[in-house]
Parts: sequence; structure tokens; C-alpha cells
Amino acid sequence: MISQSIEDYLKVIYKLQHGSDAPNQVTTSILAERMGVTAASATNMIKKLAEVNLLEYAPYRGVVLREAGERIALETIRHHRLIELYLSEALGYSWDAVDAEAERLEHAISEEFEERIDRMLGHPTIGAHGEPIPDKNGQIEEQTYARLSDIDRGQRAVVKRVSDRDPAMLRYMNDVGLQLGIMVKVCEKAPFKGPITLLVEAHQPRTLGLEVAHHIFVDLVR
Amino acid sequence: MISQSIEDYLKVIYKLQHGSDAPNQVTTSILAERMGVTAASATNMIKKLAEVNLLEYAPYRGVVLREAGERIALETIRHHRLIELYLSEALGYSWDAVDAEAERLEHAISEEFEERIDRMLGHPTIGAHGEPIPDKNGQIEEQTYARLSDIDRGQRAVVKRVSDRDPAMLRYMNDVGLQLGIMVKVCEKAPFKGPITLLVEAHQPRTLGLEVAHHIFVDLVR
DNA sequence: ATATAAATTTAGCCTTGACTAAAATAAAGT
DNA sequence: ACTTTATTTTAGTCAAGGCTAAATTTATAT
Repeated sequence: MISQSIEDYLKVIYKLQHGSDAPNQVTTSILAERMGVTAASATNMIKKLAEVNLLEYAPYRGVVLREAGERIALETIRHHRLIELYLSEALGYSWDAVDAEAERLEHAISEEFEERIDRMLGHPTIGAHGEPIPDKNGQIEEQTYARLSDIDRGQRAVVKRVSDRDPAMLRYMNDVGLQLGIMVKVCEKAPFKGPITLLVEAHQPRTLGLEVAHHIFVDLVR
Repeated sequence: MISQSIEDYLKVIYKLQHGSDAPNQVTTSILAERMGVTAASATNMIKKLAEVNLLEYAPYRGVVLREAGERIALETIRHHRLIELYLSEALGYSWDAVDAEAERLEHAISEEFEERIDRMLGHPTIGAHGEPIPDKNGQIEEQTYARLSDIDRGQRAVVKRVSDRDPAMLRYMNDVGLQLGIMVKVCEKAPFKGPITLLVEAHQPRTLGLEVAHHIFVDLVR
């Protein structure tokens, strides 16, 4: 049986395989860190998942999802992102609160629930933080955006996606006036990996640290 | 920590203590049967719950909830019934599908979720099947309705509540045209515990077995 | 090339919440 | 009152999924 725990492991492995920050090997320790468990626990689970062919496991070398594992991962991610969007659109949740709630709900909803909120939201393909939402068949449109931290001074860009890893950071981005689809302009870039000063549509200019700018994904304008 | 399992046990014990069908002792075997576990498993859990003062336990004699246990039970029931109503009102779920979905969701939602759907529903006090919804402080208005099976021939009554125990039965009731607040009239009552023939507002007369009529609760009219 | 450090796995243990089989207690019938 | 039956509890297992400590393997630095 596919437990909640298994769903979470597969989901995290998928994100590590396809994520923008770590396009490399999914090792035991990285997985353990993201799951909030010890490396020993992760090894145990990995062995179990390999046993039932949800992933390929080369001891000391890391894991790669197999077909069946990826399917479950994508279903879980679909649930998560649909729920996040629903919480945000239908229940008025704020940007930074949807992730924690969806984290638990994603394992509890039925197919019927999934279908109903999907229909209600108009079969969305982009989630609350700009992530692609896999469709019912597990098709997902991987995106490649620039990071705001890499944009040159004077350039303008549209915010397409933000990292949802840290709720405090999301709250801060919200304070600054950022939202999906909004236009921003880089006014200033301090040297030596210094902060960038940003002009957000209809807001005062604000100065952001690179750490934050690194987690904001944009499309250049013109 | 209060596990999902503990919440379920406490909820079921509460319902057994206050339910209309069994206004008596909550014994190990009855509890086990409702929980879908063996009597031995129920004994184990009972001992654990007694240990942490969630209930009073007299071996071989049954259990009674203590204050703290009742509080948790009522919180869980509140979650369950608010979710059921939300599924029905906001997502278009049918009468018979809400219980199963709520059964899992009730353990997964946060206080924020509870508050948001409560507000969205206008702080309801009656659930999707007519059950009272405990308020945030655990206050609940116990109801006493007549059973449709006990109503005399010729009498009219308003459907106030239906049992949600059997989805198939709910589906059947729905087919017959029953819903909360609808007026019905007992046309015929066959002798020797025979079926009753019912006229439901704007429907053809239908003949119902006593088993079903026993699970329909009404207020007499006039 | 080898010694040290870092990452990974193994071994063994714990808790939760089920289960079965056997023992103990309570209830019922003659 | 005593025997039979039904209910309940006890004792001992099991699977999941964590953990720590020790052993092993891989990577790194002289």
C-alpha cells in the first residue's frame, strides 16, 4: 500500500531530480535533509521503495525514480498544487499559508475531490506560486525562468514563479508587493554580490538581498 | 500526542454515549465493532486513553469520556460536520459521498481551515444530514426527534435528520426524494412491522421498509 | 598511495496500533 | 448453585517508520 510517507518521499525525490536548485544526483543525505529524517531512515525507505520498483537504487550512489514512482510523485504534486491554488482562490488563504495546509490535505483527498476543485478552478496549469500543475495523465510542462538575482541593472521582467520553501520569505515578498504576473525593474545592483534595488509596479523602490532575489523567477521583458 | 486514531476512538465513543440508537453503556465490543477492529485492539487503546485521563475505564464494564476526551471528540465532530456541509454546499457533493471524504479530511485540516469554511458557511449549527454542529467551545445542541417508523398513519412531518451510517441507504433516501426540511405524509402503514407508504412533497407515493424509516428523523406537523 | 574525513549503510531498538490465541471474568440457563 | 456461554483482558507478534551507534564505503588531501 502507498502510505502517506511513501508519497512524500517520492514527491521530494521528484522535486530534487527536476528542481532548479539541484539538477544533479539525489543522494541519501540530501533526501534525508529535505524529508527531515536521519540518513539511516532515508536509506531504509529507499531500500523499501527499490524493493517494489518505485525507484532505482545504487547503494552509495543515490536514487532515480522509475516510471511507477514518478507517476505517484506527479499525482501527489498535482494534489498539492491544486489544493494550494484552491485554498488561495476559493478560501482566501495567503501566499505563505497554503503550502503547510496542502502538505497534509494532499494525502487525504479523493479523486472526486481532486476533480471537483480542478473543474471549479477551470483546469488550471499554473499553481499559486507559479509552479506547473501536472495534468491527470502526469504530463507536466517544465519551465525555465531566469532568477531575479541574475537580471542586469535597468532591465524589466515579469514575475513568473517564486520558491515556496520558506513561508517567512513568501511573507516578505508579499510585503514588497510581489505577485505573479507583476512587472518589476532592477534599478540598482550593488557590487560584490550586494543587494539589488527593485521597482515593483505601483510601489516604492525596495532593496532586496540576493538570497531573496535568487528565489524569484522571472521572464525578461523585451 | 493526539493521533488520528485517538481522535477516531474518542469521536466514536462520544457518538455511542449520545447516539439515539444506543443510549447505554459503551462496551469494548460495541466500540470495537464501530471502529472496525478486534476487541483486543480496542482494549489496548482504551487502556492507553484511560492512562492519559481522556476517559474513565472500569475493566469489563466499559468506558465514559472525561472532560478532556469529550473536548477532543467534539472538536473532531465539529471538523467532520463542517467539512461535510462544505463539501455539499461549496463543492456539490451528494448526500452519500460527504461522510467518507470528511472522515479523512477531519484529521488533516488546520484551525485556519476550520475557521474559514465556518465563516464561509455562515457559522452553521446544522450539518448536511441534520446533525447539530458543536460550536468552537464544544457547545452542542442535542436534538430529540421522532423516527419516521414511529409516526402514525395519516400524520405529516418534516424531515429533520437522517442517519449517515450507510451511504447506500442515503442514496436510496435521495432517490425517494427525501431531503432536509421536506414535508412528508404517512399514507399507509402495513401491519406486523410492515412497510410504510410515504408521500413526499412533489413526488409519487413510495413504500419504504421499516429499516429505512427507522433512520429518518422528523418533527410532527400540527 | 595512503591517511583522514565525509557520506552511507547496517544492526539493533523504540513506538504505534493492529492481530491471534489463551486466560480470566461476567452473564445466563437449568 | 453451578455449569455453560459470551465478553473482555492478557500475552505475545507483526509491520511501519522513525532513531542511535557502529561499521563500511567513497572522497579528499597530503
